[in-house]
Amino acid sequence: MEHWCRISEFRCRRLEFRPVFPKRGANLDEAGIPMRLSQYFMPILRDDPKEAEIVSHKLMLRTGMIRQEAAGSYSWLPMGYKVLRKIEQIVREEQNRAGAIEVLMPTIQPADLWRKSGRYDAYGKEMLRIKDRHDRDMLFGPTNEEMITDIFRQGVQSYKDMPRNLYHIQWKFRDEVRPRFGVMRGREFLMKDAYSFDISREAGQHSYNKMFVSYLRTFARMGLKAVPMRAETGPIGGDDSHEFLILAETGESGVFFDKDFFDMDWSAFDIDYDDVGAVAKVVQDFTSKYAATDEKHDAAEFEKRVPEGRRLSGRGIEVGHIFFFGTKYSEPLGCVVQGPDGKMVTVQSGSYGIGVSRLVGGIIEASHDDAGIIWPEPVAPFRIGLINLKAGDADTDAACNNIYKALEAKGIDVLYDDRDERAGAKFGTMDLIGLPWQVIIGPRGLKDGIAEVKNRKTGERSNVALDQIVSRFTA
RNA sequence: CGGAGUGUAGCGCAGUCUGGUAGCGCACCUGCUUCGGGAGCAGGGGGUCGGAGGUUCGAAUCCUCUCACUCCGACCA
Repeated sequence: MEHWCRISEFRCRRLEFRPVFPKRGANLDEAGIPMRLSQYFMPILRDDPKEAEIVSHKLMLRTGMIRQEAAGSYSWLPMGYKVLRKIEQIVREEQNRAGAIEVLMPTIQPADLWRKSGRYDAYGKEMLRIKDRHDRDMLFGPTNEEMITDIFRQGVQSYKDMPRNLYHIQWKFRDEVRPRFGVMRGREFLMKDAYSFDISREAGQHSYNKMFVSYLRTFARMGLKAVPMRAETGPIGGDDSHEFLILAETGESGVFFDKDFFDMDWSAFDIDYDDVGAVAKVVQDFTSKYAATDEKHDAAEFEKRVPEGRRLSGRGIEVGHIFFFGTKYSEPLGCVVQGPDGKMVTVQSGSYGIGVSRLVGGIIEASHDDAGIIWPEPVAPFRIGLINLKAGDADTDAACNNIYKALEAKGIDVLYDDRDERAGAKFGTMDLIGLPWQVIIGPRGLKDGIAEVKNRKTGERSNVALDQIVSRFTA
């Protein structure tokens, strides 16, 4: 139990962590879709549904983000879907920045492809097998190595067309024996998976390193410090592998790591991805310190390398996993290209996953309090919750409408609680859904021309003149 | 897949042992009074009791079968 206390000290610090990157290119998909709560679909529950065991699952159900349709399978209701899409967009932007190219492969795959790789029989009952009307064997894809390798092989025959990294963000299905913890371990889940193809071992390592750095950036932008840990390559195999874990008491893995991770400069990886040395150095910095999941943990080594005062242990949620395969898959699948000397070369490959839907739950696990969710701004469903304390009062309505329209005009995501509810209910709801900022307008402040601005995370409140509200959020 | 449970109104539950045709809290609707941290009073709507079969004059309740979901274990992004 003792290590929990130690971890929780760091939880506070972790939550203060702020994304350090300028937003190059706004989230065009998601920019400012303001909404009046009286017209929204957000079925709030006052009580915890009994099937939910962990806090993120409870909160997602209570805030009407998701609805369970079957074991491990969920509908994403408007607010949950908005968060999911924001996370997805951050992942997409950082993949693109690292030079990966987006594709989209089908959810349903032909079994033949998997028979060729030998995994059709090997994959076991986790693979959902289906037959089409012609009685052909199909499957709902649990992953896409076979398909992407086939795509790459068909499209590339020469070293001149390399390196390439192709990724997609698509729903996967793994028929888990026992799904649990809501979207953290569903059967159907949204995943980003990328696949790199290189001509040499060294080039392949650089591709791996680029993904490593892009993962640090991706999670940092979501307000998370995801600690990279050397991982078992497991049944997927390969030469090199790291998992990225965020700390949470409900994590599925025990983790042991050096406190230094929290003191490192998490902004130092805003670098040129073509600079092989610089990329390698970041990876070096982040892999030189001790960090391991319980599978790989070596107590003796931990004690040898990390002074007692810096040893941290706790539990973690895996949000990303990267593998370098070498020729493990390309060789049996005959994925070869012609090199500059005319000889055929077996491609070096790697694969890189991020659990997009899992991150929604993971972020809540890492960022909440007794009152509800505390969204990090970059993934919040709305940036501001505007509270009308006296809906129906002409002056209050007018003031709120003005602010709402002004924020809307600036493209700011705002959820306007214009319901005819009591103040307490509105505060409770707003705290529960955890929007980063609350703008509170009532007759009391209105007399003096002010609104109250509250920060959900710190609880800090300040009075702001009505005509300063918009500039407060656009500066 | 082994073990343990649970299915009754949108959510949380009682009623089942001991059969007599369904109830409580929250939520929801109407009215009045309230109104800056989940109000009060009055009135009201909503349930094939997971499903099928059986026993019985009569089944939420007893019997048989079945489906779904949850938890513990093994497994996983």
